[in-house]
Amino acid sequence: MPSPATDLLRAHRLRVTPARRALLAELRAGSGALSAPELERAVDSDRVTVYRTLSAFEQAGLVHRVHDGSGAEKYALCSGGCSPRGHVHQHAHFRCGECGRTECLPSADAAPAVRLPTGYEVSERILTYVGRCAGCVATGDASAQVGA
Amino acid sequence: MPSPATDLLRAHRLRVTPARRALLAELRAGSGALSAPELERAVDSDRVTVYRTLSAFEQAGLVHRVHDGSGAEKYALCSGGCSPRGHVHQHAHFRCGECGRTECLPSADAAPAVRLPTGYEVSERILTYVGRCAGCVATGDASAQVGA
DNA sequence: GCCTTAGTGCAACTGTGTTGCAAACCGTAG
DNA sequence: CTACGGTTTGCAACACAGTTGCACTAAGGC
Repeated sequence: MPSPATDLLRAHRLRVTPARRALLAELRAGSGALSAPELERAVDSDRVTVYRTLSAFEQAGLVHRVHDGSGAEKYALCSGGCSPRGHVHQHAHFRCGECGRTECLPSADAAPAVRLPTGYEVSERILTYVGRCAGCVATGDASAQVGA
Repeated sequence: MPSPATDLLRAHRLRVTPARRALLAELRAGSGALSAPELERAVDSDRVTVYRTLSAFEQAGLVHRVHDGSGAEKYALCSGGCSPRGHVHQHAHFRCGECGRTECLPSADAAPAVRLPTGYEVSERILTYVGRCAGCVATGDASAQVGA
């Protein structure tokens, strides 16, 4: 009886190895987007393996990169509609500036009507909100550290 | 007769030094947002000086950071409304994946109606478009390297 | 012009991400 | 179940962005 991670890997035509199963399990377990260093700490693989595995996952349409404005790239599982031929998510992300966690927001495909200069072509849109998540708002109480 | 850079620095209560004047002139000359390494090459100052100067400028409300999803932070002049007490720009940015240039888009304050989970607080929004600028579209012709 | 404070440069360091190469491993075929 | 070939992995080394500590220098108020 193969684990869900194994199934997912096979479904995406990826080789099943301990490192990949561990990484995928971690991505499935962690809520939200994880950075490569976070994953590296969690799965006991070499840093290089983590990066290369993530690239492979991305190419296979299993995970997508998240630019959350924190400087480090993060990775999250694709929900569906992604394939080796292209990723389709125009959903936004939210990063909590306090706990640092980044999560995907349900896409309301709210493509804003920003007028691009003439002749410009857009291939990707990055929409990230930074603030405080419910948990941090609750513990830190009111607008404690942001305001002043 | 002081240069515009000198005036700007004085207006923001910043000491006028050769390094700062050069950096500011570069930011004014360059169209769009520049990265610290780019500025470093342009102004013949130490890398550290560039970073510290940019931090000072940012605190003074002279420049703002631009997250363009390229990994490196970029900096652009504030257009107005920014002060040491806070930056006010919810405008979007555009990065050309071909020439790498990043520029500010005129803000249409097109805050998309993304529904945040309950209890979340937003303090900043990062909205970046990635694609090809008019210049690169013209020279590279049609959809040359993006499509396939 | 002097003096204090702020800014600069050097060196060294951290953290993220990449590349080359040899050894180990997965999956398929026999 | 064993052998084979192409992947994956790990190590070492590297590249690049950004930061910190400390001594030296320069700006600007007096």
